[in-house]
Amino acid sequence: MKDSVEDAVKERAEGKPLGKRERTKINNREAILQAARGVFADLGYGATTVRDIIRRTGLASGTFYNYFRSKEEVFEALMDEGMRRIRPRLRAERIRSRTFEDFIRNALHAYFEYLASDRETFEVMRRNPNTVRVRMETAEMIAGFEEIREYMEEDIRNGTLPPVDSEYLMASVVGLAMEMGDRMIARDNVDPAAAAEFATALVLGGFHNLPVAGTAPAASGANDRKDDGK
Amino acid sequence: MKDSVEDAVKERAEGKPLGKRERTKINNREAILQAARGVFADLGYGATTVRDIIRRTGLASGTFYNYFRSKEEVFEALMDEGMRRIRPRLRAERIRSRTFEDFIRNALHAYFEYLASDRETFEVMRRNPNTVRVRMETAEMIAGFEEIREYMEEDIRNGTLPPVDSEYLMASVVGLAMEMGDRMIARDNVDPAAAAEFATALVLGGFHNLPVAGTAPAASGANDRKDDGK
DNA sequence: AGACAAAAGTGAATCAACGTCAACTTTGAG
DNA sequence: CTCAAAGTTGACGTTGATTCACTTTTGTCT
Repeated sequence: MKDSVEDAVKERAEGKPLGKRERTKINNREAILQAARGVFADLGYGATTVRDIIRRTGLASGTFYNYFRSKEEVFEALMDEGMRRIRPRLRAERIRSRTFEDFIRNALHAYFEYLASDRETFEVMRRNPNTVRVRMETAEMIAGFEEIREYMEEDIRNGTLPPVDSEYLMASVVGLAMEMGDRMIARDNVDPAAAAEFATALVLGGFHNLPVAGTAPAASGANDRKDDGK
Repeated sequence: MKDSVEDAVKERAEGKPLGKRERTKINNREAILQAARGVFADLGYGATTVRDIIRRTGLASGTFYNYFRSKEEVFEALMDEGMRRIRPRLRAERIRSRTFEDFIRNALHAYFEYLASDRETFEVMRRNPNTVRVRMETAEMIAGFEEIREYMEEDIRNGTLPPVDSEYLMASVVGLAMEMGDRMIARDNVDPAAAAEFATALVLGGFHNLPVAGTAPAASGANDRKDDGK
């Protein structure tokens, strides 16, 4: 809520003359997200209340609703944020990878590295007093997964990947990576490289033997995102 | 709430003289679970309230709390129920499977078959007006996963599986199966055999190449990946 | 600088759902 | 038939969600 030095710096750096109003808006939003991260981690998604979150920010309860409509929406924003950080990395790996194998290897490395570096954020999803693991399928997430599937489709077209069921393959890799990621994060010493090696070996060892799909669901309008009115 | 004919039948068959009291207790519990299944499917986990559930049963609100302490606990019971149905099948497959490969193949088949048959229950976990997917890590679930890991450990001991990181391997298979299962269920025509083939090929193709525990490929520079030219 | 309108923040008030409990009903044992 | 125990009921006090009239802050125009 206080204009920070960084704001001024950032502002200058970006050449954007942000007004104070916009700056506090950004700051408040960030403060809420940050607080939410902490509360979710402490109490678990189910147990946290909107008030727990705003209490940590020092803002008034009403202010919360200027930024988010519910705790669900905050959570969604957190997930989106994570996905938005990962996607460009995956895209970069995609670009520098010439074959499907390269891509899988590089992408898995990137994913586990990222996870290890942003541990805090992702612990949100599992942590707690007790047991409810929550995953949110945000637009950003769906798009991210879909992008991966697209890459696979491309590789099928250009021949580095046999014509397998790309939805299943994407789901396999994603499911495997996420579940392994959870375990990795829970370990005492997190070793993303080892996790990546493991996952890579499993996926790459097997993909040649996959049943070839005459059956692949033909991604009707693959890319068109449904506008989720929200 | 009404003593059904089946009750009498079951009672006789089992030789258990259930009193009316016990019968209604069972019936009420079942009614609540059944109602919950429906409500969760209709509204999604997040949006449903305890009262939505009991309303469907015709019982009074207070009665709910004689059976469960919260909606979380009902959900947990539903998950447990699913897991309790699957576990014996997996155990059976385990017994009749002589090698790791057999086990994986048979277990995956069993899992996808089951999922297809009990579609309704598992849609609970994903379904809704909107986007929050909830997974619950119940004791039963953890135990089920752990059991799978045990099997893998055994196979390592008896040599049909190299000494890989069994937690990661279990997590991989579980994550892959669950994520694929979600997709399978969402498809228009559910084909568990195809899904099982796919998953089996992927897992079995790759497990020989997995890094052996303790011997994890010594990523000299964990970060730099082999990137042949480019 | 001063005045004003728009934007954003505030917290008391309202509302919805939770979970409890005293009173009531049903069951089963004697 | 009687009675205590088990179980059900729904009204009630709580807690947290959400709204909104009011205040404060900011940016703009003179």
